[in-house]
Amino acid sequence: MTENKKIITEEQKKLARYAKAMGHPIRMYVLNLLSSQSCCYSGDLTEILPVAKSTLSQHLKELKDAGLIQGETEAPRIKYCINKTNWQEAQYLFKKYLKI
Amino acid sequence: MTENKKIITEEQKKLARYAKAMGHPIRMYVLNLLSSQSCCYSGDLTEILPVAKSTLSQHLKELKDAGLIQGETEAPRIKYCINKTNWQEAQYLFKKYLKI
DNA sequence: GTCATTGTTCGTAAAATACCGAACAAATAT
DNA sequence: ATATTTGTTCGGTATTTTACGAACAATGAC
Repeated sequence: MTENKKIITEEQKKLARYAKAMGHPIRMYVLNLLSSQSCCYSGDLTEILPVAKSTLSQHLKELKDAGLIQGETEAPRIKYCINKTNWQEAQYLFKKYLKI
Repeated sequence: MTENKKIITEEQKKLARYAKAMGHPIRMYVLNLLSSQSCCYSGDLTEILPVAKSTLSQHLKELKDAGLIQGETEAPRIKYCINKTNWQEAQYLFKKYLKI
């Protein structure tokens, strides 16, 4: 087949990717926190959230990989913030597809 | 521990549940379709989408389990529609948490 | 240097997800 | 009654996700 049936759009894939990253209570909590306040340190989260620090680290990595947050070294800690560009894109896509 | 630290709210859990259901391109496609037009039959989707009908059936089941769509028997076919109540809740929650 | 702090990575295990084809059920049509 | 249509369920497999503790790096403090 030379022609490529693109039934599912790139936007839908992108949105699904963001949605997937948001699809866990802990990650949702972190996103909610970071979109409310400016930033936070993962140490703070470790104390509050009911998971091992290694597990939290994995969740943060997923949010990073999805592009929703970013971490900045502030030795010996790491400061996490929202990735504004991608967050705005996610906002736009959700808005568009949820018809909000 | 008698006291229960509820760090993660029920709303956040609910939103994560919806987001998880949206976290796959095929499910995103179906949701987008059903929120645009009124309804569709899964047979139509089977023809369009690049997955086996059994796989599609599973995806539809997940959307159903998450409460985002509902199926109505119209023998021998099944008509799928958006679950308006929960869809509205999802819209509300995304709007609130994404600050759209 | 040594110690403490912070967070990632590693190794492992259990559960969930994604996918397929085949078998099955339910209803209509012949 | 038999065949056809439609979609789910079953059995199986591969991959991904979630979770933990222990080990490891990197930095700052003493």
